[in-house]
Amino acid sequence: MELTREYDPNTIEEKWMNTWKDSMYYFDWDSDKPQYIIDTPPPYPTGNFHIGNALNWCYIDFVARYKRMCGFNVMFPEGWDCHGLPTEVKVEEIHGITKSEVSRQDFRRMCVELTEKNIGSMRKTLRRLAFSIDWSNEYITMKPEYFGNTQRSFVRMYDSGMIYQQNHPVNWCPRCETAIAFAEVEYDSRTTLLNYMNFDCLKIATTRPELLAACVAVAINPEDERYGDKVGREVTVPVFGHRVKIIADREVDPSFGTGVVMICTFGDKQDVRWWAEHGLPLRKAIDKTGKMTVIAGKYAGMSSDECKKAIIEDMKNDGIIYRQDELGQNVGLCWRCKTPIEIISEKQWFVKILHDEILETANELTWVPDYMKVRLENWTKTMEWDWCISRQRIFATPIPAWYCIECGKVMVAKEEWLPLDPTADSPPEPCGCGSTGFRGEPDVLDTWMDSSISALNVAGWLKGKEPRLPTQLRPQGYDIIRTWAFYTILRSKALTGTRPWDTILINGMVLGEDGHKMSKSLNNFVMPEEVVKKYGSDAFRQWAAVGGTTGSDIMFTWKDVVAGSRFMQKLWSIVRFSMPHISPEPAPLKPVDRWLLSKLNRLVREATQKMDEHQFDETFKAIRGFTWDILADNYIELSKSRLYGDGEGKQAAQYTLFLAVDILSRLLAPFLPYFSEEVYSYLGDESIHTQAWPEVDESLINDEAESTGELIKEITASIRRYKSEHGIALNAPLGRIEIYSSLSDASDIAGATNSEIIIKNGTPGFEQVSSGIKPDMKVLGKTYRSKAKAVVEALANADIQDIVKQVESGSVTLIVDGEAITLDALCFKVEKEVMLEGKAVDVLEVSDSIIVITR
RNA sequence: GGGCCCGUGGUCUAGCAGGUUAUGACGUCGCCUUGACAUGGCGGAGGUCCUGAGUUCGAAUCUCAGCGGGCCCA
Repeated sequence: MELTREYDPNTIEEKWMNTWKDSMYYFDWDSDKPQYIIDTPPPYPTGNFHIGNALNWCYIDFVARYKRMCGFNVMFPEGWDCHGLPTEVKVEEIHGITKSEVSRQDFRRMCVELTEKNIGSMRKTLRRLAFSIDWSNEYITMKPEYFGNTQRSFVRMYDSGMIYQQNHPVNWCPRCETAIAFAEVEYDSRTTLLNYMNFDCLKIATTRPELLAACVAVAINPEDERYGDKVGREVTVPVFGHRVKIIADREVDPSFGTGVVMICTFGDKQDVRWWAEHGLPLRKAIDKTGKMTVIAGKYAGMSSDECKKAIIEDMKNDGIIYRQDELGQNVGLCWRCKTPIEIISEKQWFVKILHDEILETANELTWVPDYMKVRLENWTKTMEWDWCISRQRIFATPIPAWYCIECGKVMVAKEEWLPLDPTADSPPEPCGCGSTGFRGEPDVLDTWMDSSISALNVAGWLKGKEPRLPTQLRPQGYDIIRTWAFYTILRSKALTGTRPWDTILINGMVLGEDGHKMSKSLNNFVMPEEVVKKYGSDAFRQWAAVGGTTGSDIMFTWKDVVAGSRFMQKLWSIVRFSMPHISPEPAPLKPVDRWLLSKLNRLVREATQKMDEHQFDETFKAIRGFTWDILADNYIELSKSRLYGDGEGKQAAQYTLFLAVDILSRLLAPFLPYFSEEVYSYLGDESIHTQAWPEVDESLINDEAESTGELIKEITASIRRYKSEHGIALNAPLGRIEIYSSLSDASDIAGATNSEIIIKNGTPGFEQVSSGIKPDMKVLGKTYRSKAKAVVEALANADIQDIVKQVESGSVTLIVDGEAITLDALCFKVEKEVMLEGKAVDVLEVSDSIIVITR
């Protein structure tokens, strides 16, 4: 059959996309094969599957396809992490409403509709990129069957004491009017003023004078001699006049400001620590909307910013503030709206963090790359508060709890009542006090409560199956180590007592062509669909494979994609050439065939090892190097004369070529699913994606075969180079070529150079002259250490011919630092040169072989 | 503020349990249409391996310091 001259990715890719059956990739719950379950990160359904996701999914698909070929029962599920503020904001925008203008149920319905639409378009991209997803195990977190399990997990952890409700300081976004977790706080360097102010008997410095009303103590360092006598006494807070204690604490930095710190509830995390440690009272100056409370007196009702300006003005006028210095500080911001966060004390739901358990579990996992583990460890060690899981939003999993209208007690739902929405459903049982009047909990759960049970969900937890935990792989970006990885470990241990996965595979971020992280605002944004349209998905996948080491950031560049599509064209040309020539019938091999097969099996060995280590770039580069350099540029050129001819060795070349094409198509299958399928369709009747990964045939790996083949290759290349340098057409025959070498079969050299080859033993009638001598530092340095340098100097001053003679005798005596030293000849390398005697021939040298060419 | 990673020809990068011609790709220059491929083949030019100090006979590779860059904490 005749293949087209050019490889047309889009036609071929769409053909296979429409032919493949989803069932090829279904996980078999009853299989005897070893399981390989992947805990795919459920993406947020924005409607666009961005390039960062695509990189992540390429890694997953490389692994999934590879493992399937290796005989594993693989599950590559797809989930959708639906809940969250971005969708709420989008819905408000689309419908021109605010969420308070419609009922909770209506608002949720609008969010669900938008999400379903977005999921639909993202599914298309996933298919076009040829991800071998198991669609029979898809999950959508906003569906009752999923969020019911989120609620069950809540109930179970509540019952076991891992979840509790408490008044506790939380990070609060006054604009979004919701509590947020530390994972949602980002920081920005800003400049602010450090205000020095007079208290009645002390001077203090603070950046937050607007919190003066919330001042509950002042602190000094116990070592600070300036204030030694003040500890334990009281001081009057200016403007507001209340009396607060003076306490001592080692955490106070005497060199900062006046060495006296005002403790407020709450200015920052340190205030919370001191407040808890010293049992201080709570004075709440800022409310949920960021406005000053009644205790702020005349400033009540102002925003904290307005209050700050006003109070500074007043205190300056009254001489309370006597100095202001500029100060750089890091402000905590809401990740979503960039509003500076406040710390306020609110009744919220929390999940207990068991630091040691998380650290221990992190140690049970294989981290790829290993250094990523420290990110989780460092984060875990700095967690001071428990995880606040309640949010004041709507589109999220409802917290299944009510408050009794009579006695105020909280009632958490029983598992069998779930799923439910407490703002719409009432509990089927009365309160312990007998009352049946309840108020549903309006707060909802942090979205991470949904996604942190993804591993349990895909393993069949609460689905009437014995959960298959741990799963085998968690693939994800390093940006969500401290959220998704952290929470998943926590929840898996809390709910099942097991680690969620065996291995965690980390991918880097995608950078734009300008070297910065890809983002719409930087205008360096590229959508996967755009790349696929131009070069096909296999070319895109190659960029993902070779763009960088696993775990490192990877730059998107069009030239990498172009290089990918060129490689496929090269492969296509190889296949196009091979198809009429290949044969699965074995035959006695020629040296060049044995060389190729040795290299091929070495490639299989390396590829297998690198795939097991998740080093996709190294795997693919090895395959590409073999294909382009060894197979195309050398083997095919060398075997062509046999393939086109009809003589001895034809069958061997046909067989060798068959093995190469067959094995290459398998090795490429995880990376280039469409291309490899197309190629394999000429070799067999089944899909390449149901075939086995090639096994190494150790009997074919042979150093001698390789060095012989290498020599033939090098000799041929040198003759080609010779022709090129002399302006001789590559297929033009040369008059006569004599090769002085240990080679026994030079037929392929003859074929490839289109010239007669005569193999001779010994050396030609030319004189070989030793022209120089070099120290072999590897030997010399190791043996003579500090004297090595002096030996090299002595060698430089010695008579070359004399040393050469000595080397031949086995040892060399040199005068080093006035002392005669005898060294082993192995410390030196003699350089030789072939001398011509004015003959009308050209001489080439390839390692130990000499080629004499008569034009 | 905390943390992680990285500085190698014009660009991107391999090498980094130390050993003297530093890998490959893209670009660039020259030559070549040979029966798979000009989206190709062959050949060349191009590098203070960020800086400084240290360890060592020997450092791109190890140690320390500094400078610079990137990213995460969405």
